[in-house]
Amino acid sequence: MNTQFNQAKILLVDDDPDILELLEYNLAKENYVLAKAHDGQQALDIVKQFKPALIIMDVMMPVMDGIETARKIKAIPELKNTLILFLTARGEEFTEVAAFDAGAHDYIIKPIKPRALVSRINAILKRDSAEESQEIIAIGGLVINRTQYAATFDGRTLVLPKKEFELLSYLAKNPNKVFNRDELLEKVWGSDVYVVERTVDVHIRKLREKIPEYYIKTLKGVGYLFSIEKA
Amino acid sequence: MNTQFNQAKILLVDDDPDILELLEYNLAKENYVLAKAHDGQQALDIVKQFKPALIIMDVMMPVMDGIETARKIKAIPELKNTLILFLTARGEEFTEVAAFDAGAHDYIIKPIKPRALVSRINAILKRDSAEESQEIIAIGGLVINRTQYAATFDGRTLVLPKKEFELLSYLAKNPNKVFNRDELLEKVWGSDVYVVERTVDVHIRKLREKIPEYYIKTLKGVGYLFSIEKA
DNA sequence: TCGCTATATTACGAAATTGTTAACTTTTTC
DNA sequence: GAAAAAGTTAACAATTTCGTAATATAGCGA
Repeated sequence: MNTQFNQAKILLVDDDPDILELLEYNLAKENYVLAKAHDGQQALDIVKQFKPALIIMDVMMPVMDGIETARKIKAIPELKNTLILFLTARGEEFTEVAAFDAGAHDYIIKPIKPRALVSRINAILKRDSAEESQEIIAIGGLVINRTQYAATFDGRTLVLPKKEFELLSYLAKNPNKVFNRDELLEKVWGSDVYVVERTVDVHIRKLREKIPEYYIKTLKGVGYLFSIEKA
Repeated sequence: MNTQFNQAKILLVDDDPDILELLEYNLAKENYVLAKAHDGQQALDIVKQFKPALIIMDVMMPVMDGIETARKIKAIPELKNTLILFLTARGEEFTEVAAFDAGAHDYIIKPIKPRALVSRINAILKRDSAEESQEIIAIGGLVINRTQYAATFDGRTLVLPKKEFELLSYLAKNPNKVFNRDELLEKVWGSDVYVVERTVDVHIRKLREKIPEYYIKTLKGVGYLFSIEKA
Protein backbone atom coordinates (compact mmCIF):
# COMPACT_ATOMS: atom_id res chain seq x y z
CA MET A 1 0.00 0.00 0.00
CA ASN A 2 2.07 2.75 1.37
CA THR A 3 5.72 2.50 2.16
CA GLN A 4 6.37 6.00 3.29
CA PHE A 5 6.73 7.29 6.79
CA ASN A 6 3.47 8.56 8.08
CA GLN A 7 3.88 8.56 11.79
CA ALA A 8 1.09 11.05 12.36
CA LYS A 9 -0.97 10.21 15.41
CA ILE A 10 -4.66 9.53 15.10
CA LEU A 11 -7.16 8.93 17.85
CA LEU A 12 -10.16 6.78 16.95
CA VAL A 13 -13.32 7.22 18.98
CA ASP A 14 -16.38 5.04 18.51
CA ASP A 15 -18.57 2.96 20.76
CA ASP A 16 -18.92 0.29 18.13
CA PRO A 17 -15.93 -2.09 18.36
CA ASP A 18 -16.43 -3.20 14.77
CA ILE A 19 -16.02 0.29 13.47
CA LEU A 20 -12.97 0.82 15.62
CA GLU A 21 -11.44 -2.31 14.25
CA LEU A 22 -12.21 -1.38 10.68
CA LEU A 23 -10.61 2.00 11.12
CA GLU A 24 -7.65 0.56 12.92
CA TYR A 25 -7.02 -2.05 10.29
CA ASN A 26 -7.10 0.39 7.41
CA LEU A 27 -5.10 3.12 9.04
CA ALA A 28 -2.46 0.88 10.52
CA LYS A 29 -1.67 -0.19 6.99
CA GLU A 30 -0.80 3.42 6.30
CA ASN A 31 1.65 3.55 9.16
CA TYR A 32 -0.29 5.93 11.27
CA VAL A 33 0.19 5.74 15.01
CA LEU A 34 -3.16 4.94 16.54
CA ALA A 35 -5.02 5.13 19.81
CA LYS A 36 -8.58 4.06 20.47
CA ALA A 37 -11.32 5.23 22.78
CA HIS A 38 -14.79 3.79 23.25
CA ASP A 39 -16.54 6.93 24.30
CA GLY A 40 -16.13 10.62 24.67
CA GLN A 41 -14.98 10.52 28.23
CA GLN A 42 -12.24 8.07 27.45
CA ALA A 43 -11.23 10.15 24.48
CA LEU A 44 -10.80 13.14 26.73
CA ASP A 45 -8.68 11.13 29.09
CA ILE A 46 -6.40 9.91 26.36
CA VAL A 47 -6.09 13.00 24.27
CA LYS A 48 -3.99 15.06 26.65
CA GLN A 49 -1.21 12.55 26.72
CA PHE A 50 -1.47 11.21 23.22
CA LYS A 51 -1.76 14.57 21.48
CA PRO A 52 -3.01 13.25 18.18
CA ALA A 53 -2.85 15.26 15.00
CA LEU A 54 -6.29 14.03 14.07
CA ILE A 55 -9.29 12.63 15.89
CA ILE A 56 -11.78 10.49 14.04
CA MET A 57 -14.91 10.37 16.13
CA ASP A 58 -18.43 9.09 15.92
CA VAL A 59 -21.03 11.76 16.44
CA MET A 60 -23.51 9.54 18.23
CA MET A 61 -22.03 8.02 21.31
CA PRO A 62 -23.32 7.18 24.76
CA VAL A 63 -22.05 9.05 27.79
CA MET A 64 -20.84 12.03 25.82
CA ASP A 65 -21.60 12.66 22.16
CA GLY A 66 -19.03 13.65 19.62
CA ILE A 67 -19.97 17.29 19.42
CA GLU A 68 -19.74 17.72 23.14
CA THR A 69 -16.43 15.89 23.26
CA ALA A 70 -15.02 17.96 20.44
CA ARG A 71 -15.98 21.12 22.20
CA LYS A 72 -14.21 20.06 25.37
CA ILE A 73 -11.11 19.06 23.49
CA LYS A 74 -11.00 22.32 21.60
CA ALA A 75 -11.23 24.12 24.91
CA ILE A 76 -7.86 22.75 25.96
CA PRO A 77 -5.37 25.34 24.77
CA GLU A 78 -2.67 22.98 23.56
CA LEU A 79 -5.19 20.92 21.65
CA LYS A 80 -6.95 23.78 20.00
CA ASN A 81 -5.52 22.94 16.64
CA THR A 82 -6.26 19.26 16.67
CA LEU A 83 -8.10 18.22 13.54
CA ILE A 84 -11.41 16.51 14.06
CA LEU A 85 -13.28 14.36 11.60
CA PHE A 86 -16.76 13.17 12.47
CA LEU A 87 -18.39 9.94 11.50
CA THR A 88 -22.10 10.06 11.07
CA ALA A 89 -24.70 7.62 9.85
CA ARG A 90 -26.78 8.57 6.88
CA GLY A 91 -30.04 10.03 8.02
CA GLU A 92 -28.72 10.33 11.52
CA GLU A 93 -29.97 13.38 13.18
CA PHE A 94 -26.86 15.41 12.79
CA THR A 95 -26.49 19.10 12.80
CA GLU A 96 -23.76 19.96 10.43
CA VAL A 97 -23.76 23.40 11.85
CA ALA A 98 -23.14 22.24 15.38
CA ALA A 99 -20.34 20.01 14.19
CA PHE A 100 -18.43 22.71 12.40
CA ASP A 101 -19.23 25.03 15.19
CA ALA A 102 -17.48 22.63 17.51
CA GLY A 103 -14.40 22.80 15.38
CA ALA A 104 -14.81 19.89 13.03
CA HIS A 105 -12.80 19.85 9.85
CA ASP A 106 -14.82 17.43 7.89
CA TYR A 107 -17.23 14.59 8.28
CA ILE A 108 -17.77 11.23 6.73
CA ILE A 109 -21.08 9.52 6.29
CA LYS A 110 -21.25 5.89 7.24
CA PRO A 111 -21.09 3.22 6.02
CA ILE A 112 -17.36 3.72 5.75
CA LYS A 113 -15.64 2.95 2.50
CA PRO A 114 -12.07 2.23 3.47
CA ARG A 115 -10.44 3.49 0.30
CA ALA A 116 -12.24 6.78 0.45
CA LEU A 117 -11.61 7.15 4.13
CA VAL A 118 -7.91 6.58 3.83
CA SER A 119 -7.43 8.96 0.96
CA ARG A 120 -9.42 11.59 2.74
CA ILE A 121 -7.31 11.26 5.84
CA ASN A 122 -4.09 11.23 3.92
CA ALA A 123 -5.19 14.42 2.27
CA ILE A 124 -6.05 16.10 5.54
CA LEU A 125 -2.81 15.21 7.20
CA LYS A 126 -0.62 15.85 4.22
CA ARG A 127 -1.91 19.35 3.94
CA ASP A 128 -1.28 19.88 7.58
CA SER A 129 2.28 18.66 7.62
CA ALA A 130 3.86 19.13 4.24
CA GLU A 131 4.74 22.72 5.03
CA GLU A 132 3.19 23.82 1.81
CA SER A 133 4.99 26.34 -0.26
CA GLN A 134 2.31 28.90 0.46
CA GLU A 135 2.16 31.28 -2.40
CA ILE A 136 1.61 34.38 -0.32
CA ILE A 137 3.05 35.09 3.08
CA ALA A 138 1.86 38.24 4.79
CA ILE A 139 2.91 39.46 8.18
CA GLY A 140 3.45 42.87 9.68
CA GLY A 141 3.41 44.93 6.52
CA LEU A 142 5.56 42.39 4.74
CA VAL A 143 4.08 40.61 1.75
CA ILE A 144 5.98 37.84 0.07
CA ASN A 145 4.68 36.56 -3.21
CA ARG A 146 6.39 33.36 -4.16
CA THR A 147 4.81 33.21 -7.60
CA GLN A 148 6.32 36.51 -8.55
CA TYR A 149 9.35 35.95 -6.44
CA ALA A 150 8.65 39.43 -5.19
CA ALA A 151 8.30 41.01 -1.80
CA THR A 152 7.01 44.33 -0.58
CA PHE A 153 7.17 46.11 2.71
CA ASP A 154 4.47 48.68 3.37
CA GLY A 155 3.83 48.65 -0.33
CA ARG A 156 7.39 49.37 -1.34
CA THR A 157 9.19 46.79 -3.41
CA LEU A 158 12.06 44.96 -1.80
CA VAL A 159 14.96 43.91 -3.94
CA LEU A 160 15.86 40.47 -2.72
CA PRO A 161 18.32 38.13 -4.39
CA LYS A 162 17.42 34.49 -4.29
CA LYS A 163 19.08 33.47 -1.06
CA GLU A 164 17.79 36.47 0.81
CA PHE A 165 14.35 35.87 -0.58
CA GLU A 166 14.34 32.25 0.47
CA LEU A 167 15.71 33.01 3.89
CA LEU A 168 13.18 35.72 4.55
CA SER A 169 10.39 33.52 3.26
CA TYR A 170 11.35 30.75 5.58
CA LEU A 171 11.63 32.96 8.60
CA ALA A 172 8.42 34.85 7.90
CA LYS A 173 6.53 31.68 7.23
CA ASN A 174 7.43 30.49 10.72
CA PRO A 175 7.09 33.58 12.84
CA ASN A 176 8.11 33.48 16.47
CA LYS A 177 10.07 30.33 15.94
CA VAL A 178 13.78 30.16 16.62
CA PHE A 179 16.17 28.55 14.20
CA ASN A 180 19.85 28.06 14.71
CA ARG A 181 22.23 28.45 11.82
CA ASP A 182 22.32 24.76 11.11
CA GLU A 183 18.59 24.58 10.73
CA LEU A 184 18.52 27.56 8.43
CA LEU A 185 21.30 26.15 6.28
CA GLU A 186 19.44 22.89 6.09
CA LYS A 187 16.10 24.41 5.18
CA VAL A 188 17.14 27.32 3.01
CA TRP A 189 20.43 26.29 1.49
CA GLY A 190 19.58 22.61 1.30
CA SER A 191 21.04 19.53 2.89
CA ASP A 192 23.67 19.02 0.23
CA VAL A 193 25.22 22.45 0.42
CA TYR A 194 28.34 22.86 2.44
CA VAL A 195 29.01 26.39 3.53
CA VAL A 196 30.32 27.97 6.67
CA GLU A 197 27.71 28.68 9.33
CA ARG A 198 28.61 32.34 9.49
CA THR A 199 27.27 32.79 6.01
CA VAL A 200 23.86 32.98 7.57
CA ASP A 201 24.88 36.04 9.57
CA VAL A 202 25.73 37.96 6.47
CA HIS A 203 22.41 37.24 4.85
CA ILE A 204 20.55 38.10 8.01
CA ARG A 205 22.33 41.40 8.02
CA LYS A 206 21.34 42.16 4.45
CA LEU A 207 17.73 41.43 5.29
CA ARG A 208 17.87 43.71 8.30
CA GLU A 209 18.81 46.55 5.98
CA LYS A 210 15.62 46.04 4.04
CA ILE A 211 12.95 45.43 6.65
CA PRO A 212 12.62 46.83 10.16
CA GLU A 213 15.68 45.57 11.94
CA TYR A 214 13.78 44.25 14.91
CA TYR A 215 11.77 41.87 12.77
CA ILE A 216 14.69 39.46 12.86
CA LYS A 217 15.87 38.95 16.38
CA THR A 218 19.07 37.36 17.59
CA LEU A 219 18.96 35.04 20.54
CA LYS A 220 22.51 34.71 21.58
CA GLY A 221 23.65 31.12 21.64
CA VAL A 222 20.29 29.97 20.34
CA GLY A 223 19.54 31.32 16.90
CA TYR A 224 17.48 33.77 14.91
CA LEU A 225 13.79 34.37 14.99
CA PHE A 226 11.31 36.37 13.00
CA SER A 227 8.82 38.36 15.02
CA ILE A 228 7.08 41.62 14.37
CA GLU A 229 6.89 42.52 18.04
CA LYS A 230 9.00 45.49 18.86
CA ALA A 231 10.63 44.51 22.12
CA MET B 1 -14.98 16.65 -4.61
CA ASN B 2 -13.63 18.36 -7.64
CA THR B 3 -10.90 17.18 -9.89
CA GLN B 4 -10.86 19.97 -12.39
CA PHE B 5 -8.56 22.91 -12.60
CA ASN B 6 -9.96 25.87 -10.86
CA GLN B 7 -7.02 28.15 -10.43
CA ALA B 8 -9.13 31.15 -9.53
CA LYS B 9 -7.53 33.20 -6.79
CA ILE B 10 -9.36 33.84 -3.54
CA LEU B 11 -8.26 35.97 -0.65
CA LEU B 12 -9.55 34.94 2.77
CA VAL B 13 -9.79 37.57 5.46
CA ASP B 14 -10.74 36.82 9.03
CA ASP B 15 -9.23 37.52 12.39
CA ASP B 16 -10.20 34.08 13.66
CA PRO B 17 -7.53 31.57 12.65
CA ASP B 18 -9.97 28.70 12.98
CA ILE B 19 -12.29 30.18 10.42
CA LEU B 20 -9.40 30.88 8.11
CA GLU B 21 -8.29 27.32 8.39
CA LEU B 22 -11.74 25.97 7.81
CA LEU B 23 -12.13 28.06 4.70
CA GLU B 24 -8.67 27.21 3.51
CA TYR B 25 -9.20 23.52 3.90
CA ASN B 26 -12.47 23.45 2.07
CA LEU B 27 -11.43 25.72 -0.75
CA ALA B 28 -8.02 24.17 -1.25
CA LYS B 29 -9.82 20.94 -1.96
CA GLU B 30 -11.44 22.73 -4.87
CA ASN B 31 -8.09 23.76 -6.28
CA TYR B 32 -8.50 27.43 -5.70
CA VAL B 33 -5.34 29.43 -5.23
CA LEU B 34 -5.54 30.99 -1.80
CA ALA B 35 -4.05 33.73 0.25
CA LYS B 36 -4.92 34.63 3.81
CA ALA B 37 -5.04 37.83 5.77
CA HIS B 38 -5.77 38.33 9.44
CA ASP B 39 -7.13 41.81 9.26
CA GLY B 40 -8.22 44.49 6.88
CA GLN B 41 -4.89 46.23 6.74
CA GLN B 42 -3.11 43.07 5.81
CA ALA B 43 -5.76 42.34 3.22
CA LEU B 44 -5.01 45.68 1.63
CA ASP B 45 -1.31 44.92 1.61
CA ILE B 46 -1.82 41.60 -0.07
CA VAL B 47 -4.50 42.44 -2.52
CA LYS B 48 -2.36 44.63 -4.75
CA GLN B 49 0.07 41.85 -5.41
CA PHE B 50 -2.24 38.91 -5.33
CA LYS B 51 -5.09 40.31 -7.37
CA PRO B 52 -7.71 37.79 -6.34
CA ALA B 53 -10.88 37.18 -8.27
CA LEU B 54 -12.83 36.93 -5.03
CA ILE B 55 -12.37 38.11 -1.48
CA ILE B 56 -14.12 36.33 1.35
CA MET B 57 -14.03 38.59 4.35
CA ASP B 58 -15.39 38.79 7.83
CA VAL B 59 -17.41 41.90 8.47
CA MET B 60 -16.38 42.32 12.08
CA MET B 61 -12.65 42.66 12.45
CA PRO B 62 -10.34 44.66 14.64
CA VAL B 63 -8.14 47.36 13.16
CA MET B 64 -10.29 47.84 10.09
CA ASP B 65 -13.72 46.31 9.59
CA GLY B 66 -14.77 44.51 6.46
CA ILE B 67 -16.91 47.28 5.09
CA GLU B 68 -14.15 49.81 5.40
CA THR B 69 -11.64 47.42 3.87
CA ALA B 70 -13.93 46.65 0.99
CA ARG B 71 -14.37 50.31 0.29
CA LYS B 72 -10.66 50.89 0.16
CA ILE B 73 -10.10 47.95 -2.11
CA LYS B 74 -12.82 49.06 -4.46
CA ALA B 75 -11.16 52.43 -4.62
CA ILE B 76 -8.11 50.93 -6.29
CA PRO B 77 -8.83 51.20 -10.02
CA GLU B 78 -7.47 47.83 -11.08
CA LEU B 79 -9.36 46.08 -8.30
CA LYS B 80 -12.67 47.71 -8.94
CA ASN B 81 -14.18 44.54 -10.24
CA THR B 82 -13.00 42.22 -7.52
CA LEU B 83 -15.86 40.19 -6.10
CA ILE B 84 -16.41 40.44 -2.39
CA LEU B 85 -18.31 38.06 -0.18
CA PHE B 86 -18.88 38.95 3.44
CA LEU B 87 -19.07 36.66 6.42
CA THR B 88 -21.30 37.76 9.20
CA ALA B 89 -22.49 36.18 12.42
CA ARG B 90 -26.19 35.67 12.90
CA GLY B 91 -27.64 38.55 14.80
CA GLU B 92 -24.50 40.54 14.32
CA GLU B 93 -25.20 44.12 13.89
CA PHE B 94 -24.72 44.22 10.21
CA THR B 95 -26.07 46.66 7.77
CA GLU B 96 -26.74 44.82 4.63
CA VAL B 97 -27.11 48.13 2.93
CA ALA B 98 -23.66 49.28 3.92
CA ALA B 99 -22.22 46.03 2.72
CA PHE B 100 -23.70 46.19 -0.72
CA ASP B 101 -22.88 49.83 -0.77
CA ALA B 102 -19.26 48.93 -0.25
CA GLY B 103 -19.39 46.66 -3.24
CA ALA B 104 -20.25 43.31 -1.78
CA HIS B 105 -21.60 40.65 -4.05
CA ASP B 106 -23.09 38.41 -1.48
CA TYR B 107 -22.88 37.55 2.16
CA ILE B 108 -22.92 34.41 4.23
CA ILE B 109 -24.19 34.06 7.75
CA LYS B 110 -22.03 32.12 10.16
CA PRO B 111 -21.63 29.46 11.31
CA ILE B 112 -20.21 28.37 8.03
CA LYS B 113 -21.45 25.23 6.40
CA PRO B 114 -18.60 24.16 4.18
CA ARG B 115 -20.63 22.33 1.59
CA ALA B 116 -22.92 25.26 1.09
CA LEU B 117 -20.11 27.73 1.09
CA VAL B 118 -18.15 25.87 -1.52
CA SER B 119 -21.04 25.48 -3.87
CA ARG B 120 -21.90 29.12 -3.49
CA ILE B 121 -18.37 30.14 -4.31
CA ASN B 122 -18.15 27.78 -7.22
CA ALA B 123 -21.29 29.34 -8.55
CA ILE B 124 -20.02 32.88 -8.16
CA LEU B 125 -16.74 32.22 -9.85
CA LYS B 126 -18.07 30.04 -12.59
CA ARG B 127 -20.45 32.74 -13.60
CA ASP B 128 -17.61 35.17 -13.62
CA SER B 129 -15.14 33.14 -15.57
CA ALA B 130 -16.67 32.46 -18.91
CA GLU B 131 -13.03 32.53 -19.87
CA GLU B 132 -12.25 31.11 -23.24
CA SER B 133 -8.81 30.05 -24.30
CA GLN B 134 -8.06 33.73 -24.60
CA GLU B 135 -7.50 34.51 -28.22
CA ILE B 136 -6.59 38.07 -27.50
CA ILE B 137 -4.07 39.10 -24.91
CA ALA B 138 -3.79 42.78 -24.14
CA ILE B 139 -1.47 44.20 -21.55
CA GLY B 140 0.52 47.39 -21.27
CA GLY B 141 0.20 48.58 -24.84
CA LEU B 142 0.83 45.12 -26.14
CA VAL B 143 -1.92 43.39 -28.08
CA ILE B 144 -1.52 39.81 -29.14
CA ASN B 145 -4.07 38.27 -31.43
CA ARG B 146 -3.53 34.55 -31.50
CA THR B 147 -6.10 33.89 -34.16
CA GLN B 148 -4.36 36.15 -36.62
CA TYR B 149 -0.95 35.35 -35.27
CA ALA B 150 -0.28 39.06 -35.07
CA ALA B 151 0.93 41.39 -32.39
CA THR B 152 1.14 45.14 -32.00
CA PHE B 153 2.76 47.43 -29.52
CA ASP B 154 1.25 50.88 -29.16
CA GLY B 155 -0.47 50.29 -32.45
CA ARG B 156 2.66 49.47 -34.37
CA THR B 157 2.95 46.00 -35.83
CA LEU B 158 5.56 43.73 -34.35
CA VAL B 159 7.36 41.32 -36.58
CA LEU B 160 7.55 38.17 -34.56
CA PRO B 161 8.70 34.83 -35.86
CA LYS B 162 6.82 31.85 -34.51
CA LYS B 163 8.99 31.03 -31.52
CA GLU B 164 9.20 34.63 -30.44
CA PHE B 165 5.47 34.98 -30.84
CA GLU B 166 4.73 31.92 -28.76
CA LEU B 167 7.20 32.86 -26.10
CA LEU B 168 5.84 36.36 -25.78
CA SER B 169 2.28 35.07 -25.76
CA TYR B 170 3.02 32.70 -22.98
CA LEU B 171 4.79 35.25 -20.86
CA ALA B 172 2.19 37.94 -21.45
CA LYS B 173 -0.64 35.57 -20.75
CA ASN B 174 0.85 34.92 -17.32
CA PRO B 175 2.02 38.31 -16.20
CA ASN B 176 3.93 38.62 -12.96
CA LYS B 177 4.70 34.97 -12.86
CA VAL B 178 8.22 33.64 -12.96
CA PHE B 179 9.23 30.82 -15.25
CA ASN B 180 12.58 29.20 -15.43
CA ARG B 181 14.04 28.10 -18.73
CA ASP B 182 12.85 24.55 -18.30
CA GLU B 183 9.28 25.62 -17.82
CA LEU B 184 9.41 27.87 -20.85
CA LEU B 185 10.90 25.16 -22.99
CA GLU B 186 8.22 22.80 -21.80
CA LYS B 187 5.38 25.19 -22.41
CA VAL B 188 6.54 27.01 -25.53
CA TRP B 189 8.79 24.57 -27.30
CA GLY B 190 6.94 21.46 -26.17
CA SER B 191 7.90 18.46 -24.13
CA ASP B 192 9.34 16.53 -27.03
CA VAL B 193 11.75 19.18 -28.21
CA TYR B 194 15.31 18.83 -27.17
CA VAL B 195 17.23 22.05 -27.27
CA VAL B 196 19.77 23.66 -25.04
CA GLU B 197 18.33 25.76 -22.22
CA ARG B 198 20.21 28.85 -23.23
CA THR B 199 18.26 29.01 -26.43
CA VAL B 200 15.62 30.76 -24.40
CA ASP B 201 18.02 33.59 -23.63
CA VAL B 202 18.49 34.41 -27.26
CA HIS B 203 14.78 34.60 -27.88
CA ILE B 204 14.27 36.70 -24.81
CA ARG B 205 16.87 39.06 -26.11
CA LYS B 206 15.16 39.38 -29.46
CA LEU B 207 11.88 40.14 -27.77
CA ARG B 208 13.49 42.79 -25.65
CA GLU B 209 14.50 44.58 -28.82
CA LYS B 210 10.88 44.81 -29.87
CA ILE B 211 9.00 45.74 -26.72
CA PRO B 212 10.09 47.88 -23.78
CA GLU B 213 13.04 46.04 -22.36
CA TYR B 214 11.78 46.14 -18.82
CA TYR B 215 8.64 44.22 -19.71
CA ILE B 216 10.61 41.01 -19.47
CA LYS B 217 12.55 40.87 -16.25
CA THR B 218 15.35 38.54 -15.29
CA LEU B 219 15.45 37.11 -11.81
CA LYS B 220 18.89 35.63 -11.45
CA GLY B 221 18.83 32.03 -10.48
CA VAL B 222 15.07 31.97 -10.73
CA GLY B 223 13.81 32.74 -14.20
CA TYR B 224 12.12 35.27 -16.43
CA LEU B 225 8.90 37.12 -15.82
CA PHE B 226 6.67 39.43 -17.76
CA SER B 227 5.56 42.54 -15.93
CA ILE B 228 4.73 46.00 -17.15
CA GLU B 229 5.86 47.65 -13.94
CA LYS B 230 8.90 49.75 -14.46
CA ALA B 231 11.11 49.08 -11.49
C1' DT C 1 34.16 45.97 35.20
C1' DC C 2 36.93 42.63 32.75
C1' DG C 3 37.49 39.14 29.72
C1' DC C 4 35.58 35.74 26.94
C1' DT C 5 32.58 34.31 23.47
C1' DA C 6 29.06 35.02 20.10
C1' DT C 7 27.43 37.99 16.72
C1' DA C 8 27.72 42.14 13.44
C1' DT C 9 29.87 44.32 9.83
C1' DT C 10 32.70 45.07 5.99
C1' DA C 11 35.18 44.32 1.87
C1' DC C 12 36.88 41.48 -1.56
C1' DG C 13 37.40 37.67 -4.64
C1' DA C 14 35.32 33.49 -6.50
C1' DA C 15 31.55 31.40 -8.55
C1' DA C 16 27.44 31.26 -10.79
C1' DT C 17 24.27 33.28 -13.95
C1' DT C 18 22.89 35.87 -17.74
C1' DG C 19 23.78 38.92 -21.96
C1' DT C 20 25.47 39.30 -26.47
C1' DT C 21 27.28 38.13 -30.70
C1' DA C 22 28.18 35.44 -34.56
C1' DA C 23 28.63 31.20 -36.91
C1' DC C 24 26.17 27.34 -38.15
C1' DT C 25 21.96 24.42 -39.13
C1' DT C 26 17.37 23.78 -40.35
C1' DT C 27 13.19 25.19 -42.39
C1' DT C 28 10.51 27.82 -45.50
C1' DT C 29 9.64 30.28 -49.65
C1' DC C 30 9.80 31.17 -54.31
C1' DG D 1 17.09 23.72 -55.43
C1' DA D 2 18.78 28.32 -54.23
C1' DA D 3 17.98 32.18 -51.30
C1' DA D 4 16.11 33.95 -47.27
C1' DA D 5 14.41 33.52 -42.83
C1' DA D 6 14.24 31.35 -38.50
C1' DG D 7 16.18 28.73 -35.00
C1' DT D 8 20.06 26.84 -32.39
C1' DT D 9 24.46 26.61 -30.50
C1' DA D 10 28.72 27.95 -28.53
C1' DA D 11 32.11 31.21 -27.07
C1' DC D 12 33.13 35.06 -24.59
C1' DA D 13 31.81 39.30 -21.93
C1' DA D 14 29.32 41.46 -18.36
C1' DT D 15 26.94 41.22 -14.30
C1' DT D 16 25.23 39.72 -10.04
C1' DT D 17 25.25 36.94 -6.21
C1' DC D 18 27.46 34.42 -2.78
C1' DG D 19 30.80 32.88 0.58
C1' DT D 20 34.76 33.83 3.35
C1' DA D 21 37.78 35.91 6.34
C1' DA D 22 39.31 39.70 8.91
C1' DT D 23 37.94 43.00 12.11
C1' DA D 24 34.70 45.39 15.14
C1' DT D 25 31.10 45.25 18.42
C1' DA D 26 28.03 43.61 21.80
C1' DG D 27 26.37 40.45 25.37
C1' DC D 28 27.10 37.65 29.32
C1' DG D 29 29.13 35.49 33.31
C1' DA D 30 32.62 35.81 36.78
